[in-house]
Amino acid sequence: MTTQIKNSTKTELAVEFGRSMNELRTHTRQQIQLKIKEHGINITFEMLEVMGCLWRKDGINQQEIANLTLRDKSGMTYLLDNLVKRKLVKRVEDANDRRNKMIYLTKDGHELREQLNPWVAEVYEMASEGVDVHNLQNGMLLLSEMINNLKKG
Amino acid sequence: MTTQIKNSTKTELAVEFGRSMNELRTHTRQQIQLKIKEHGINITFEMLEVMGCLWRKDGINQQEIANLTLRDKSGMTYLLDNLVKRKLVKRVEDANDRRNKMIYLTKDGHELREQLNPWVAEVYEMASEGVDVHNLQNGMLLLSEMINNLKKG
DNA sequence: TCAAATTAGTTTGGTATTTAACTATCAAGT
DNA sequence: ACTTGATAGTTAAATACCAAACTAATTTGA
Repeated sequence: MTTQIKNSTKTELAVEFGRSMNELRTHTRQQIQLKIKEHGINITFEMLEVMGCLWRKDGINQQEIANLTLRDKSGMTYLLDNLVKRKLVKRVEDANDRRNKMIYLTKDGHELREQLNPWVAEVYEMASEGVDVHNLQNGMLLLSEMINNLKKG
Repeated sequence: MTTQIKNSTKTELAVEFGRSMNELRTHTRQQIQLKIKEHGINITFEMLEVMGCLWRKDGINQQEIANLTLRDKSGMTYLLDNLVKRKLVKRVEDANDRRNKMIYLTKDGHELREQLNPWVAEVYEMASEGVDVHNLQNGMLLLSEMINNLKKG
């Protein structure tokens, strides 16, 4: 009986936790889109996530980007079409494995990094202002634990 | 100099934290959609979030639901159209304030709750299995702190 | 009392996401 | 070599999301 009550409370807490995560993501997204807009750049939050992958490592295929950004590969086709239109990346067929299309940053794509990175960092700095690093690390552990729980099931 | 390094590390940690949050949400969503599919119910995760609001409190207007689910009100029009089509809710014009359209659960909408709630709870129980309640509570505090930081800015 | 500001909801246009079916290419094992 | 299976990418259809412009109803305040 006691454990039932405890379990239900914990479950409700987990639901609330999910809600708060969503709220934090929404606010982060809004702040970043605000920065993007303030500087008159024609790019979305989602595209920025893709660019972030390429700024870390240029020249990866679409599937890899889909894995890194937790998206379906079919969505990548569309998202990359839009990035190609904006001349921020280019598709190059891989000669070694012709199934792959390697994505490379263009000159504009490289330049955008210098322009955007400071503003994006600002948002995350704002979010974590006054937060103890250890709390953040514990939070990461908590998330990993829960992610692993769901991966098992 | 030292604080700069520390700050940049913390910022990167915050970015990683954001990534992990996204990953957890993706997995949670997938697990719940799996349950929905297993039981052959014609509803999406997003619709379920709306239904969750109504199960807590029946008879609220669209704007209120939009606030609770952290969505734009324009998206609510569309989402509720789909829920009305599925006969899970109904729109009722508010006589007191004719701008409002109050949303009420139908009989089917009420019944769905009994059917779905146990499965949804299962997913969150799975996610929080073996997790210390105090860690979860600390996680909530961390999220609230970060959300408030962004709200200020 | 009446103009101005506010609020709820809709529409539109552009973007994003997922599932499923499909093509093309490569890899492994017989 | 050939079949089988896996992998990368595309397409189509349905759903979802957000911003901006719009309508209709209400509230405010001089």
